[in-house]
Amino acid sequence: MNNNFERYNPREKEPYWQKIWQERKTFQTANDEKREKYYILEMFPYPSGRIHMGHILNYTLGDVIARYQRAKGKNVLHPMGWDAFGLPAENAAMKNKIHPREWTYKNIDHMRSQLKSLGLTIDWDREFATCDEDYYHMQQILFLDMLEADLVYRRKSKVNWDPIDKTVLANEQVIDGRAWRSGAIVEQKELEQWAFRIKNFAQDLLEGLDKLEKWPEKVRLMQRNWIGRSEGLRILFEIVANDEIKQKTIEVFTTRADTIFGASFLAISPDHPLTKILMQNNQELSEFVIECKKLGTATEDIEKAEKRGFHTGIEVKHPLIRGRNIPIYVANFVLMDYGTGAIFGCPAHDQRDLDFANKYNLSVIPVILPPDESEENFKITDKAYIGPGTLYNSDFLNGLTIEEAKEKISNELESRAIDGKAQGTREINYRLRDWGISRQRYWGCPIPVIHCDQCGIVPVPKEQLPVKLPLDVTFDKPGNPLDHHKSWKNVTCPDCGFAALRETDTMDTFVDSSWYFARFISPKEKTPTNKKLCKEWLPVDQYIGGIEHAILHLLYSRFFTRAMKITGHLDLEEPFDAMFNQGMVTHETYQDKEGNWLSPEQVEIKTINGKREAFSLETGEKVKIGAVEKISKSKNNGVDPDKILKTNGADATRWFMLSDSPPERDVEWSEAGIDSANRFLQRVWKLVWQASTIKERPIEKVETDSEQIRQFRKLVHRTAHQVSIEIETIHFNRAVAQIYELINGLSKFITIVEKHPSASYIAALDEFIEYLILIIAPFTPHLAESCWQILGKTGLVSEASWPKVDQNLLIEENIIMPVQVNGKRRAQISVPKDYAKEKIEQKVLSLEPISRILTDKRVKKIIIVPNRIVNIVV
RNA sequence: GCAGGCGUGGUGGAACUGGUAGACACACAGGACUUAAAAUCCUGAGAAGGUAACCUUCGUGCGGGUUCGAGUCCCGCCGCCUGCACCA
Repeated sequence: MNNNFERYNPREKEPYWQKIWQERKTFQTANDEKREKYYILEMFPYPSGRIHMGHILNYTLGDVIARYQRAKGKNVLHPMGWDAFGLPAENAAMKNKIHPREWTYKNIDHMRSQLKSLGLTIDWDREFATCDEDYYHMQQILFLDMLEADLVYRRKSKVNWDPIDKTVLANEQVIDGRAWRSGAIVEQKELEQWAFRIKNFAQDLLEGLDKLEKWPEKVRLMQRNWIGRSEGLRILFEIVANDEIKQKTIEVFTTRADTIFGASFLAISPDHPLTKILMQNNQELSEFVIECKKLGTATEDIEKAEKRGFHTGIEVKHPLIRGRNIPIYVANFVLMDYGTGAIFGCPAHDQRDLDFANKYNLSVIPVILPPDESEENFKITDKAYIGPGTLYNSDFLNGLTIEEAKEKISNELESRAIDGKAQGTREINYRLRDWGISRQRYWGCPIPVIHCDQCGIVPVPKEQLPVKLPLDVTFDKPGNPLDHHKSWKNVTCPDCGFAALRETDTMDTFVDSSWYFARFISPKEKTPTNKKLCKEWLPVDQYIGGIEHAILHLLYSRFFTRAMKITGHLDLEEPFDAMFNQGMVTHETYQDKEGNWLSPEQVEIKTINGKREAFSLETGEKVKIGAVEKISKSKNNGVDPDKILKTNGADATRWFMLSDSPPERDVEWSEAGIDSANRFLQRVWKLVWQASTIKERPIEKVETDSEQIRQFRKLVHRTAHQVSIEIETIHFNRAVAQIYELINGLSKFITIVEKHPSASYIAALDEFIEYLILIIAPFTPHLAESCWQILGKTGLVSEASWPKVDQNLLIEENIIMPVQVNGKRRAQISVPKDYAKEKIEQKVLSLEPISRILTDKRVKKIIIVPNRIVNIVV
């Protein structure tokens, strides 16, 4: 140890330790181990080209947990891979004339080296990309097994169609109803497509949520709502005889059968079979339906659009009121995918129905009377009543509650029949739809089937797998390159040997990410999974990723787990035991006079008269400081991770990401914040260096204040204890605050020791500093290794155990209790723990400020919450 | 449109199951060290009022309520964010 202090230099130390970890294979995970397993997984990245701040946050969060669990003695699995199929690679191919494959693997190489510079505890031997032939080969096996188990089927479903480019568009490629490239008004087109039967699992997926106790409540709620179980009644309405149509009845699903007497219209989907029949002889209706389809397929757009209907002129008979006929409308807000694609509208008790009725002058008949209202006074004008109440205007249902009325009307309609068919059938419906996986694109996993005129759909025999993506494709014409590739597409049928066509659709990339967690267990296995090893390693103990995946990705993975159980690839209930959703990384925005967004790098922040102001580095002009927003290209408020890592190093970047903001909330990246992280590193480094030099000084023989040492030891142990809790509950910002308090305390202690370097002080200091380093190691691992080294400890801190906590040191002997008068704090007293109530009472009443306040007041009651608070009520 | 979430000083946030609101950090101000600056260290601080040690009042988006006591629970609003099935 030299005697000249040198600042900590992450640029030199970080690559040094990363190399040592790599050489010693510190983070490689063995499959056969006696120790308890811990599988931590962060959502794998899409290889867009470079990592962004969100990735740094995501992987840092996981790495802290991985390092902590490792220190706790667990056998930790922490793998990394690439969600490598998808649209951006094809966009890049069109724009830059680079093959999607080349683009993707180049991006992966770059991003891998970026991630490595973060010092993560990844077992890189297990890495794979979903576009690796080996991975999609295994996925094709899964697909064929699912096909055999009848978990996959063909169905017609709608796509966004660009009539100019003659190509299918993703929702994000549709902007305000127009195609992003050609500008054409998008149409809906029906195609024969593959779908997974996720709906079969609706009930199981719903019930399974109850057991996922370590998932955020809000995610479970979102999934519950997404699955959308509803109990209702399927009602058969009799169509008033009409020459145009042959069918006699129409089916409607409702959850509000109790409001049947308030029904004033029926609305059917533009995709309803009846609509299609009526369109044949009705030009106007055809135009209306075409108009509806111009909204594209996104549910959001359809529901945001103005509610419109088309009066068909067809009527149905009210099932209970003789002589009352109800008109049928075709309405743009009725979805064919849900229920029967037809609803009855009761305007008085549904806002959307009311808006519709008011627009088309349909009658509004209230049938539910709110508690405290009278029949004469209760009116519905433009606000529907959806609360509780009793039935009226409803014949034999009058006076009943909503629940009773549902029951009675269901019984009634069940007992009636039209043409021998029950008029009412109780039914459970789910909002969840089957998962359409067909994509008319090149860069995805090929669906391994062949279409034969003779034999129909023929699975590609497993020994012929993988169906490889052909490399010789071009992107100069619109549409799916696979569809244009003649030699790839034209094959012989494996069954009959005659000419046949290969399926040219590829799979949704959500399929790839639905089972990668299981592949990490044995990434080189010749079957998709190794069931025995999966049994040992799964479920994932902690999964971490963005909240934007709260519904789809997580639900699909849960579905896959079930599908893989049926097909014999997994024996598992749920894939992810605990889930954590981190927030986004945000940054301030800057805008110049012309309204151009300036990047943080083009701006200098100064403080003028105590106010923060921003100036353009280029022109020197004042720049407006805007809101803190999610880092995005459009607002130009991104910061370059490469630059940040280069100037500050991994540890400071990690530390800043974890400071301040609770990880489930958004993290605001700021230049001031990263400076403070750097300062923290230097403070720790200096503290450790000081401690190591004190050891070399001659020992002074002085009395040591052992009580003082005990107080500091309590701080050290309390911090170790608290930080454990904070890491286990993913409250890293709280852990950071605790660590700051620890180094503030140790700074004080070291000045004491410097004054009087006695043997017992020095021993205590050495003990405390060792704790400090072990505590910070999961957060700033490189710095911790360097500190470990100058202290002359053996081995790596990455391999050391988490510090032992002496429980006796956690007990507080004295408690400071606030004393309130009428709920307002007026004083405080220090009492021993579990001090008798009577004694506290005595003490409190004689307390100076209290007795003064209590003169001329009468004490009504004294509330004493043991070890907490005293409240005097006057 | 539907569903879910969030809102606390100048700023990020802390406050376990209702019990001292503002821990910790940033920014700021003052001081020490320095020829000077940077770095570092020390001190101060929610707001308003009382010259003041000290004290009083107000204060967790807004308006009500429950309670001895509410940032926390309940009801009604406002604002912002996320997802919506072909972006990943």
